[in-house]
Amino acid sequence: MNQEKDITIYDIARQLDISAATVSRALQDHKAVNKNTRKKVFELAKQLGYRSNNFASNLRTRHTKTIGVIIHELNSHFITSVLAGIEKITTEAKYDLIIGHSSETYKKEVANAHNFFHKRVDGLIVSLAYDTTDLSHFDPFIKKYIPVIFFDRVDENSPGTRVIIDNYQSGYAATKHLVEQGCKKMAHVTASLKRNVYADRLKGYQAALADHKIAFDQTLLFVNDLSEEASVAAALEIVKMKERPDGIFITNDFCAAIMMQVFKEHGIRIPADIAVVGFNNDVVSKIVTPQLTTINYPGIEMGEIVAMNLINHLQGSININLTNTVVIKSELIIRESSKKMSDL
Amino acid sequence: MNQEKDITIYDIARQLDISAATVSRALQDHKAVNKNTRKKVFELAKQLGYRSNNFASNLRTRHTKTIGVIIHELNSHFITSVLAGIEKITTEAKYDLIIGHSSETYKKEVANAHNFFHKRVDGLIVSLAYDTTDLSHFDPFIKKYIPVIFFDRVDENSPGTRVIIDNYQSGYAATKHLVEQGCKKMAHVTASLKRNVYADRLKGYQAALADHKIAFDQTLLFVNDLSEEASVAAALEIVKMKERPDGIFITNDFCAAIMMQVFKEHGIRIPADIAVVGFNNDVVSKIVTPQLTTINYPGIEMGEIVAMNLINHLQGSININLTNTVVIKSELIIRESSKKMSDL
DNA sequence: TTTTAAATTGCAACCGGTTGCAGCAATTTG
DNA sequence: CAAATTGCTGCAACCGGTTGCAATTTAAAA
Repeated sequence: MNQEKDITIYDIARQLDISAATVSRALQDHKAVNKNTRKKVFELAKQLGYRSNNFASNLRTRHTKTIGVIIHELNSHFITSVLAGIEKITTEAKYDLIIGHSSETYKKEVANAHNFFHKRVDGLIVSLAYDTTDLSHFDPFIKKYIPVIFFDRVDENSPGTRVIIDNYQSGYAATKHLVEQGCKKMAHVTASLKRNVYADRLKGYQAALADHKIAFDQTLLFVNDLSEEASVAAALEIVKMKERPDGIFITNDFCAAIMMQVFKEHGIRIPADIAVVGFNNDVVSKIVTPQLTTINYPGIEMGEIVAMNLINHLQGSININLTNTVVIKSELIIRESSKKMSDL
Repeated sequence: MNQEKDITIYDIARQLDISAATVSRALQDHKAVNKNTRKKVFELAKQLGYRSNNFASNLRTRHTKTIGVIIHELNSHFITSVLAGIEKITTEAKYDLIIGHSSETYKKEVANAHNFFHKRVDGLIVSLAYDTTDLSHFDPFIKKYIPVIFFDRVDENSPGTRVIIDNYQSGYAATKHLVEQGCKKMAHVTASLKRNVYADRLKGYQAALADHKIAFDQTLLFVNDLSEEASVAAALEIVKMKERPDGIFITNDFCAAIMMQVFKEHGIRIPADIAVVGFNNDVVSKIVTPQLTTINYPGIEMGEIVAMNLINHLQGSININLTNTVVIKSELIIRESSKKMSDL
């Protein structure tokens, strides 16, 4: 395994008969270096195929120009959009990104946090896992003044800035839309109410009901983990009901797609018998038949805002710990699955 | 930004009145350290909240215990499965993972490769982007004897080990299945034939046709980028044909789902008028109506095999450059979209 | 009891950039 | 023409582990 030797600033210094210090400064575009010297250094560096050794540099400067991102899952259009937004901003600011996903488990989230702490990221961006309640794995960051910023899945007790969508408003809008389509009895399928996103959507749903003088009915609320099995089970429960709801707001497009399938298998027509609204504007929402009315929220923009906040903090122009919650607008996208009223 | 000072091995050494060298060795479980000393070191380290400084260590040892993974996209069930498999193995071997995705563009693939080279990963795992033809961005790795291993999207000219599925067999099986369902005229929708995966599936398709004495018809071959627009366009072309195919093998579930939608909108029945077979066993394949017959290949297993090969190489037990291609079995999953024949 | 081997530990150089400070030359100001 | 300022460069310490080699202590063998 005989590796070729790496080129170092000492090699460049020797060949140019200057000091390593000058080479280092030249490579950093330090102003106290003569233009000619700088040019010579750059040329030789390129010619020799020099690559700076991050470790040496990080060891000395004590920061890594790296940002860690911990997300609850990879497998959704929304998350990949957010990542794209984050990437755009961090790349411009010349920060590297390392991405860890928790697969929705607290355990892996903790492992990722430890890992990133050990890797000494300069900042951390997090969307909490499904079952995270304890946030103490972020304490080491706080103690070291490493900024942590949460998005989408946040916690009331989390320190620092949070970037979220208006889940309450979205829940309200989805429900109101169903009412406007003539629904009288609307079910809601959601996940653990410990997570802000689901709790707030429920509140919006309830508020919309109240505003339209419809009593909240506990038996129409389904809380599960949004898995395929749970979705099928919830759908079957509804199928079996004597007086079925005529509208349903489901907090996840994938779950909605599965449930629609079960409905259709049992001869329940969508939207005639039951109008369906999903959440996320995932690709599946356009693939199911009929196409699914859903809530869209701008992932790229969210990623950009999150990253911008973090970078600004790192560069000292704002202090993350002072600002708190940024709320991003989302919108209802109306498709066939909920249209009881003709548009004509 | 007053950071607490980090604990170093020197702090531990001082408090225990031993040398830093001994502390370092103790923390590595080096055998030449007295059990008691080792215990004392570990205890104090824990108590002080010591975390080793990777940079110092990497600087000296010249390896990072980090593996880079470059994938063509994140947004698929297959890829996340592969990642899970890779993670499982690398975690066991105490390697860290950094993941970069190229969003199917050569440019970002190159950027990721540079980045990982600079970050000095010990090894690299790659699935090529859609439009990658030139592999020279991996040359720096080769020159430095940093192992690179390709999976799924590979190139004939790539050095070292490749792990792929039996695309030829899969294409053959999908086509043969259509024939067995009574199809006489089968279309094939695929993407750039420069990519091995698509080229091989086409070969399988053609071979199956030949074996069943069906002439290959160039007008039934659609090559596009599998985007939503392209899928719609391809579907419309078929809709407009005077003599439509009675079966179609589409190399991607998402594309298949979109095309099915267009077919349905135009009153073409699936599978009665046209039997459809997709590829990937993505979540959408179970959500579309009717459910989609598709090819499943075991992502987790693939990830494990890839990672295992790389780690074994790094630990010296095998040499990646000698082995070449590992082929993993895939299977046809038959669902409603292709069943022309009754099972009864 | 002396010799030899094994078990521990410390010394000090090393990995490769970074940066405060000093030194020197060139240029500007008084 | 001397003094002050500016421009450019080098010295050397430093970041925090790692490791070959030598030194010392302890245990085992002769």
